[in-house]
Formats: sequence, C-alpha cells, structure tokens
Amino acid sequence: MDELNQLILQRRDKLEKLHKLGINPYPYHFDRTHTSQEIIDQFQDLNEKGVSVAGRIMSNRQMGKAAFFHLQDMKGKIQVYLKKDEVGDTEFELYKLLDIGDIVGIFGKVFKTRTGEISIFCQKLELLSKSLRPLPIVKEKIEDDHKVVFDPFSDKELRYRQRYVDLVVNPHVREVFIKRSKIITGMRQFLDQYEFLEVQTPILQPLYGGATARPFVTHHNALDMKLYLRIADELYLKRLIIGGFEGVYEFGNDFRNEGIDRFHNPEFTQMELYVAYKDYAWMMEFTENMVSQTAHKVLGNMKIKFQNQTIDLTPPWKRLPLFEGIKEYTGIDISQMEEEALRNTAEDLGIAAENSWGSGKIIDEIFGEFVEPKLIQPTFITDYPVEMSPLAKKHRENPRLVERFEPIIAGKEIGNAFSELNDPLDQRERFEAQMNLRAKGDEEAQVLDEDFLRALEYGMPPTAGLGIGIDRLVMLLTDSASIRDVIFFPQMRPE
RNA sequence: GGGCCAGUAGCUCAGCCGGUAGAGCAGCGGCCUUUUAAGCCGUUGGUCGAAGGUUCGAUUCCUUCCUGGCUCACCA
Repeated sequence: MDELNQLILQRRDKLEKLHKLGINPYPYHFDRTHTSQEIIDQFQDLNEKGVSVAGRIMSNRQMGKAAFFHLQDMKGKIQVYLKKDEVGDTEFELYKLLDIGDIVGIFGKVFKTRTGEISIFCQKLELLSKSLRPLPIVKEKIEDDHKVVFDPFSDKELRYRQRYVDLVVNPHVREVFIKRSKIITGMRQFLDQYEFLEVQTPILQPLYGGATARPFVTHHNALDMKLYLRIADELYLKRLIIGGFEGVYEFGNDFRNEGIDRFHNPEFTQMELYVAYKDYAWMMEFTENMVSQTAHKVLGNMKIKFQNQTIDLTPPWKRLPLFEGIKEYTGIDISQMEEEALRNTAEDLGIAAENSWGSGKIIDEIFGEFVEPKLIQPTFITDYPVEMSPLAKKHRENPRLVERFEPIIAGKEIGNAFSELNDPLDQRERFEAQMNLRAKGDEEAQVLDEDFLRALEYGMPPTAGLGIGIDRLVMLLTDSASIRDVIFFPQMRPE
C-alpha cells in the first residue's frame, strides 16, 4: 500500500462532503442516448436537441459561476458547458466537488460554442463514480490542424504497470488495442469463409511439443503429476485433423520460458491453422491473402508504414528457398555441405558455433544473421533442412529438405508453416533424432509424444499447417516497435 | 546474463565539479456566467529508487542492490 498523499486525502474529503449532501458517489446505472462521437457526427440533426452522455472528466475550466469540461467515453471526447443559473445551486455544489478523473452523466442540449466547438449545455449533472486517485494530466491543443500534446504520460514502467491509466490518457494506445481486436476479428472472418472450425485445445499438457522452446512447468495436485503450459497447439490440432475435421484453427496463448525483450513475451498469442488435403504451396497463397486482406480491412490499405519503412503486403509475396537466400546474401552455397563444412563456414562468417549445435541449427544461425534482417518486403523463405523441422514433411524433390516456409516481413518472421508430416514411421525417426539432440544437451529439442504417434498411425490426410504470431503481426500493422505495446499487460517484475 | 542510460512533487522535467531542493501542469484558496494548454493573484505538496561508505556536511562523490529502458547474446 502506498501512503495516502495530499491529493488523495483531498479527494476523500470531497467524497465525505458528497455523502453529507446525500449524493451516492457510486450509483448503479445511467441511461445515455449518445456517445461523444455520435453527437459530433450528427450535429446537424442534434443541434438544440436534448441528449445524455456519460464519461470521464478529462479537463476542467471553471470560470466563476460557469465551467467547461471535457468528457471522454470510448469513442472520444465532448465538451460540456455548465452554468449555475441553469443547473441550480445544488448541482453547482456537486460540480465543485468533482475532479478530473470522475465519471459523470450529463443531460443537456447540444450546441456550438462561440469558438465553434460542438458541446453540451448541461441541464442535469449526475456523478457516476468518484475518482480518488489523481490521473496524470495531459493537455493538448490543436495547432495547424494537428494535435499538440503537452507533457504526455510517457514513463514506460508506469504505463505498463498501470495500463489502465495509460489507456485513459493516451488515445493512441487505445487505438493500437482496438486495431489488435480488429485484426483478430478480420482473420477470423477470413478463416470462417472457408468453413474451418474454430477449436480450443489443452493449455495444460502432460507433454509439450510442436515447437522448439523451453516450457513452463506446473503441478496438478489431485493427479499428483507434472504438467506443462503449452509451447504450441500443433500436436493437438493435428489430432483433430486425424479425427476427421478437415480444417481447424485456434487463436490461443502459448508460453515459452525464455528471455524477455521487445520481440518476446513469455505469454504470447498465436493462430494455428490446419487444412486437410492441402500442401505448403497452397498455404503460402492462403497466408499472403489472409494477411494482406486483413491489413486492408483494418487499415484500408495493403501498403503500410513500419518504423519509417514502407511495406507492400499486396500478393504475391516473394518466394525464396532458404539456401538460395543464404547464397544471395553471403555469396556462399551451403546446400551440399555436411555438418563439418557448415561449422567451418559459420566460423568464417564470424558465428561462434557451439558444439551442441547440429547442422540445422548452424544453418538457422547463418540465416538469422545474414539474411533475415535484410528481408523487409514480405518474403516466404522456403525449404528448410530436415533436421530443423521434425514435424514437417520431406520435400517432394529433395529428401534433405522439408516443405516448410516462414513468412518474413520487416526482417522478422511472423509465422511458420509446412506440409505436415503424416508418415508415422518417419515421424518416429524424427522424434528419435530430437531425443538424441536432447541427450547431447540441447534443452530445446522436442520430446517424443507416443500418443501423437499412435494417432498418426491411424492415418492423417495430407495436411498443410500454419502458425501466425499475432503479437508480431499486430506490431507490424500498428507500427509498434515493442511487443509490450501490443500486449495489454506485458510481463514485469513485481513492484 | 553482458554493455550503456535512467529513477528528484500526482504527471512532465530542471538542479547536482558537496552546503539538507526548483519549474510547468494538476491540487488548494480568491476573482471571473461561451472557455479551450482559459486567464490573473496567492498557496500546499518531496525520507531527491534503497542501503552502506567518504565527508564537519551527500540529491550531488564512491560501492552494492532494486526497478525500468535501449542494446548484444538466446528465441516466435
């Protein structure tokens, strides 16, 4: 508990006075007829008409026996003009006990002030919730048609810890999260056109799989067993394909017990999709259509600005096989190299390859260092080495590769997809190879899932699968530099 | 985990080659019945992130720690 400072004590004092005036500072409901935005949009029709609005007081200018203040609701702000002659002594007393941050309801007539601002001439004022804690005051003015903000609430630590305050005083933050919601809705609408089934699969799993990452571990008391928070949905969604659903998707949170930085939060959102009888080539087209159409729906454009770069999401996106990409950006053809040669090449390129790394890991490092950051425009990197992708189907033309792609935009992968491995014997071998890596000390190597293999043995149709990192996509479409700006409550150390 | 930077009033920030703190906004009091970063006059408010050290004296110098940001490493 922090101590009650003077400002809070003053507000508690006002609360007492309100009680003494017989006013309930926390009443039960309020009937509003319009939002702030509706009044502004429909001013021609509403001028001189009675309306009621509700919202939080965000500014206050008292001038003797009259006052102006702004109310903020979900859609914006509207000015209220109040004068003592109109509302009477009692309500003017109430007004004087109000603070910025209080939530009030107003009945009044729409009008335009002398300076031209659409406002409400208050006839009745009702307190809906007394605020006891001072909000950061952010002042702004319109200059040359754009908004100038003074002393914005900008301390990142405070903004993340008290996101509720951030949302109240920083409209652009609200916008980002509205867009986030629209992006997810847009994707869902796109997916539903195909009649895919939206499903939920377990978050608490006895075995974790579907990705290479360290898990969070927890314990179930009644069953007295270890459980893991999922690192991916993949293996359960494929079980559903085996069960006969021919298209399933899930928006869900995955949990990875790894570092935190501006691209990583331990808890993040992913959309995974699996479609029977399709392959990764089909999925590439699907992906570029879904992302570009969602962007168009939310932003009205397929050309977007991201960190001072212009990115064109219009399909088709470039297809670039992994080895060709590495050749293009390093001049070295590593496609035929064995582990030893790869290791030497990596060293020559200045990458300190650790002993536990297999060839897949080394290739991934070279790619991540020399190619990925250069891929600003949307690019599908395709055809990864088989060791890097234990759940992907071997390439139809080259058994050393798998049919996999990652969509890369602005130098960051936003997803991962493949023709799903449905050969149960091959899958068992791949799992075993992973177990060997694990035995060598690779803590992120995947674990063998006997039930998943049993499911595969019953037969899974040819299937294409896709995972899209929703947080990264939202960053891209909202021009946000940090994942913390697109997650309401990013992980923080306790205060 | 490494490197760099930051933490001073409710918010945004000054100050600091040592002498126990300032501004703007907010708040409080006064004037003001169409203002808009309203204005004018007055005024309250701080264990200067925490602990230790150096010193007659530390917000200022040193050490350690805490929290956060950026960045590198690992990863989606």
